[in-house]
Parts: sequence; structure tokens; C-alpha cells
Amino acid sequence: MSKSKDFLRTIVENDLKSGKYKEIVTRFPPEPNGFPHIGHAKSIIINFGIANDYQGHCNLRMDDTNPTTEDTKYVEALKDAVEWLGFNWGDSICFTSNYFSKLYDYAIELIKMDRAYIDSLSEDEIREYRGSVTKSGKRSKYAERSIEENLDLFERMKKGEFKEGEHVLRAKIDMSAANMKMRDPLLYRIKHAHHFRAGDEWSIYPMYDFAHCLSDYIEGVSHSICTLEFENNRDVYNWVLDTLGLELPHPHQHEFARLNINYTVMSKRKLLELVQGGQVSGWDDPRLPTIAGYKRRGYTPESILNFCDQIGIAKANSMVDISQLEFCIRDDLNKKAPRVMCVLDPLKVTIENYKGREVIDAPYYPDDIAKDGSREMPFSNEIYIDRNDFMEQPPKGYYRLTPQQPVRLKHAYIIKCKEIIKDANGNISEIKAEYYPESKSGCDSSSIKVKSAIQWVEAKQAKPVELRLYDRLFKDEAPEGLEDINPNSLQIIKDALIEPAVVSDKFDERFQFEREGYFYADPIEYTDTNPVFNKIVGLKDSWNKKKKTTSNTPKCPIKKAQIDGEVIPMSTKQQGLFSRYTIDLGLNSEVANTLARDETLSNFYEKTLKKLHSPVALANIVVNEVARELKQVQVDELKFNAEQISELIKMIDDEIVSSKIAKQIFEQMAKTGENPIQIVEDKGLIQISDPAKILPIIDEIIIKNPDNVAKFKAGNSKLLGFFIGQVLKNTNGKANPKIVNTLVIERLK
RNA sequence: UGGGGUGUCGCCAAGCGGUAAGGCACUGGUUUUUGGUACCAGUAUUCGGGGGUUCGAAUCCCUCCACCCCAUCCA
Repeated sequence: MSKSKDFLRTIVENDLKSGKYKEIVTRFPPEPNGFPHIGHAKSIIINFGIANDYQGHCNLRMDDTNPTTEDTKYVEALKDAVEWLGFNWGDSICFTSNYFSKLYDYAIELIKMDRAYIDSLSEDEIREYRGSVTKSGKRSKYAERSIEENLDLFERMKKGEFKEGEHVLRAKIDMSAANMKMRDPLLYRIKHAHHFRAGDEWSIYPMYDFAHCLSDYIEGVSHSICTLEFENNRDVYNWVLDTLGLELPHPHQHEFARLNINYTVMSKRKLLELVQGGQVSGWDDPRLPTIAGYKRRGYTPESILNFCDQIGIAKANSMVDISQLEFCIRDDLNKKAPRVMCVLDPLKVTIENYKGREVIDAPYYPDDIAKDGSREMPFSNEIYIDRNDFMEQPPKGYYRLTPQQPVRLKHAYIIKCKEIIKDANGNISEIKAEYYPESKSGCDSSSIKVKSAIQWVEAKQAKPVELRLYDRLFKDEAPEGLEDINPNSLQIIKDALIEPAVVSDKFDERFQFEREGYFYADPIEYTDTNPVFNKIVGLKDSWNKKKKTTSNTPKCPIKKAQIDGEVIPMSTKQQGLFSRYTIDLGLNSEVANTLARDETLSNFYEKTLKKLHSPVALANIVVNEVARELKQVQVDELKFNAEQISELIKMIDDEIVSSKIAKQIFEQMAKTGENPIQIVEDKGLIQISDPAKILPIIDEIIIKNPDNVAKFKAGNSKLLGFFIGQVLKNTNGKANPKIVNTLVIERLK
């Protein structure tokens, strides 16, 4: 856990520390209308992970408020995903549909408070009345219905007396809110649909904005973590809980950026399209980023967990490179998977000087993996090697078998090529070779040096095996649609040859096929007579890469030209202030500009000026520090006043305190409203300017950090900040930084 | 365009006024009976741009720019 904390855990820790919540409760709240994908995995890992880290609890909740799209089979897939990733949801899973009657009661409460009403506008009218992002909306005339009428209508909606679309329940908030989500959001709609759990009991179903916050509340959730697109919904979330006057503490919503990975799609809609359109074989197609797909392909839960841990959690929309995921599965399997030999594209080799046959005992793991186990490999004069591992006219740097270059058969002998047999088309059909009898693996006395060891299988006893090689589903990094599909995303090899022990021993279900990649016995279609392996991921291949990079695309760091937008011109009044500030008071134009354009700020500034004639220093603190406070609160809410600011500046002018300390004092003033002079007295913040006091500290630091001294002397001037920082730290910030600065430079000369 | 967010290496991502973490990718080298693994080394004079404040700014202030989300009776 040396890794730095993500922002959600920081929030959780602060909330725990401040006592806002006694216990951490999170939830993973998918809608059961599709198969979960790796983006859900990220959410699962965040929610369950945080609950685990802080001894809390995470609910698995099906957000089943839309009966027309949801189904039990998705519930099962979701449960399976959570379980596979190794998390536990406790006694039972939650369903929003369990709360339908509670939710209904809350809605009635809202109606009784006159904070919700039955609207009878048509769907189109509702849309029209909502306005747009730039135009405010207008409220429906039905908003004026009496509470009694609303209550009556709502009950009849529930009973199913109306057709779909005839009425809806809406919150009464603000039709001209800048946040579109707050323009009287819909709370309930009529749906005469069969719900996969609630059956036909309900004719009305709650909307997300109403159901979600209340479900969280009902379950005692403390941190309701969702993705960025719900940021605007947070206002509604809080409105519902606040308006109902629910007992504190309320749950709080926090948003993070959803996961995107290049060369794939992550939206449920697009995934559904691929499945329904037959572009893939189903939700568990190994090319899909679904949990079912990864599982079928052979990914381990650990690799997904690790991946999510590596990519972190933040609020910036981002696109993670697929190579990061591939690294994680390789990294995991490298430690776990037994190595075996499989020849994807067999080329027959006859070893002419080898007689008889033998059985070689070959370990499953290489020396650098501390695991035991071995299998028997038959060997004879007829074997197969991969067609790639022989070249008649090799390029420079080719390590494998050539007419001139011998090669080792892994775990067996060194062979050399004697003759190349070709068919009528000139294709190589067989190699005649010779072996070196004294070169056997483990007891090699031949002293022949070879550049590499290749995989092979014995011809008679090798088993045919079907291999399914997967490539990325899309050829485009950010695919838009079906036209971006990679036509070669699936390659099936029917006649690969594998060593017999893999099928007979069943040592494991995931293997590394040496020099090829990691493969997984297909959990559904594998049989002993027709073994099928899915390629999980290839090994890194620096040879292949080297060949490709010859036609490297040169990097052209085209920097987009920054366009400077137009600045709104100043009013005449502002211009007057501006020239007074620059000409009469000698402020720089930037500070004067900021001041002149901001009336609150300039008023405040004028007041400080009355107490102290130090126009530049006062302007700086007002523009930089006071402005920050004013972003949070109104002027009349400020804890400090202009007079105190003048006092603070006076102390800087009189060199009683340094500007660094002044910031510290200012922060305290902003927090408590204490008088600056009082703060200085209480804390003894008077600055130290006496070189006699500072020098010994500098010398001590110089002795303690010989490396940095050397670096500094070698020209690393950035280190000046380090030394000054150290001195300031040693004096609790009280040393006069200007003096420290000159003293340090002098000492290190 | 109103509102809400986000910009730190090719891709993720720490950092919250005092030497620009880490991972992936990439490039060298060492070890290796996997062109794998492991190990070592290299890789941002600079944090979207421009100003300002400060002894000192990725961090504070101003301003501009770019991208994402919001006008489903979806979630």
C-alpha cells in the first residue's frame, strides 16, 4: 500500500475522521439490462474495495426501475461478475424494486408538501416546456393542481386507471434552473409492464433520480459513488433527501471517470448491438470487454483486479491503452502458467541420424519460476517444428534454424539442417536434419553454441488441437460503429499440434505455449477428442517488433496553435478606475485590471487604502488572497475586514513578518476572524532576519545533504528551493526567506 | 451559447507553495535452453496558453484555449 491514495479514499478518510459517518457503506448499483463489462469491474472494485479497506460494507443492488429492459439473466451475470472478482455482498442482494412501496410513500409525502405534482402534459410538450441549455423553461399549468387532486391522481395512476403517458409525477423545483436536471424532474411514470420481480403489482415506476437517492438512504449508504455523467444529477439527489427532511446523515454522491480502453467499445448499447447483430458469438465472446468474455478467454480475476489498481481513479476522462491490460494478464500468468509446447504451423523435420525413440522428462516451469512439476515428452526421428522457426534465406539477426545455423529443440537435442525438401510449388514441405547425440538438454557435452531453443512436438504422438486466436475487435483506436470492426479479429487454427501430455495430464487449464503466448482450455467446447484452446494473450515479441519498426512513422509533434479569445472591453467606469490604479497608485496593469473589473474587490481595496497607504502591497493581497475567499463566500460573510488586512500589510511593510508568514496569518484570519496582530503575538510569528541565527541552520543542512550540495554546485540551481525550504522548515517558516536566499547562495558559492 | 466538470511524458496517474512519484509503452544493456521472465540504465529544464503574486508556482490570483457531460416518461 505504498501507492498514493485516490481521491475517493481521501474523501472517505476525511469523512471518517471528521465523524461525518461512523461506518462506510457503499453500493454497486447496476441496472440489470445487460452484461457487465470491465468498466463495471472498475466500479465493483472501487465500491467493494473501499468498503473492504475501511471495514465497511458494500451492497450489491439491482437498480431495476425500468421493467421493459431488465431481466433475471442479467442479474445472474452481474452476481457472477462480482463473485468472480472475489467480492462478497453479504446475506442477500438488494433490489430497488424491494423499496417500491416505501418510495411510493415518499412520493406522497412530497405531494403533501406541495413539492411534487401530477403533470398531464404530453411527452412532446414536456420536452418543449423544459427549454434548452440557453433558454429557461416554463412550468406546466398542471403544477397548480391542489394537493388533494394530486394525491387522488397519483393513487389512480398507481391503480392503473390511466394509459401510459397520460400523467407523470414531477418534483416542483425550478423550471428556469441553469442545471437542466433541476427543471422539475420526473419522479414517476406510468408503465403497464410486467416487472421481472414485482410482477404486475405496479402500474407506475419510479425514475432514477427519485429512486436512487432514496434507495441509498434506505440502505444507509454513506458514499454513493457513480460516474461523471451523473454530476448534474447530484443536485436532484440532494434536493430529494433534503426536501423530505430525512434524518441525517444523508448519503453523498461522488463521481469518478468511467473506464475507456482503446480498440474496444464499452457502452451497453453498442455491446448489445454486437451481440444481437451476430458480429460476435454472444455476451461471452472472448473478444468482448465483458466479464463473461474475459472469463471465457482465460483472463484471471487477479489480472483484472491488478489492472484496475494500476489505472487509478480520477475525474479526467481518459482512454487507457489496451497494452496495460495485456501487461497485467501476462504478468499474472507468467507466475502461474505451466509451459508446454504447441506447434501452430507445423513443418516436418526428419532427423536422419536418430534411431529409435525415447521419453524426455521436461519441467513445466522455467528456472526462474519457483514451482515444481514435469511431464513426459516423447521424442523420435520425426518431429514437427513451427514453419516460422526455419528460414532458407534468413535476414540479419535471425536466431533460429537455417541451412547454416543449428538450433536447439527445447528440452532435447541440437539439430542442424541437412536438406530442404520442396513440393511442386516450391514450398518447403520437409527438412532433413541431423542431431548431435552428445547435445542432450541437461547433459550437453557438445559445446555447440546455438542462438535459440525452439518448440517442437513428436510427429506420431502429437495431438491435433484447435486454436482460436483473438485480435482486437476493432481496427480503430476509438471505434464509432460496425464499420470499424477488424475483419481479422478471430483466426481459427484447426490443425495445430500439441504435445500429448497437455491433453492426457490436464495439469492445468491455462498454459503458456512456449514462445507463443498464454492459452486457455475453452470451458465450453473443449473435449478430449477435440481439444480447443483460446489464446489469452501473446508473449511479448521483440523480434517481431524489430522487423516491423523498420518502417517507423516519424513523430511530428505538431503543436496546435493556441487561439487567444477576445477579452471583453472595460466599461468607462472601469477604465477610470484602471487608470487611477495604474497611474496614481502605481499598480501593475494586471492587478489594476483585475481590481477595476471586479466591483466587490475594488470596494474592498478602497477600504483598505483608507487605513494604510501602501497601495501596491494592499492591491496584491486583495487581488490574490481576498479574491480567493470571495470565491467561496459573499463579502458580508467574510470573517475579516479591510482594516485587518491593512494591519497585516503594515506588519509586512515594517518587516515584522515575512510574506510567507503573512499567508499563514491570513488563512487564520479567514477561518476565525482573529486580529492579525493578536495572531502574531499568540504564535510568536515574528520573522527571524538575524544572519547569526540563520547561518548555523544553513550550515547544518549543508552538512546533512552533501549530495544535494554537490548537485547544486554542479549547476542544478533548482536545488536552491530545497535548501531554502529546509531552513524555513527548521524555523517553522519564521526565517526571513529573502535573507535565507542570499545567505544560502553565499554559503554554497 | 447557460450550467456542471476536466487538462501533468505516447497512454494512465501522483503531486495541494520548497529537488516533477509510480505503472504501461518505448530505447539501450546484463542474465537466460522461451527473441519470454528478471535485473540495470535512459526517457517531462517543465505541468493546456499567456500574464500576475512570491525569495521560490504544476500548486495561489486573473485571463484565454481545448475537451467531456446536461434539453430520454433511460440509468
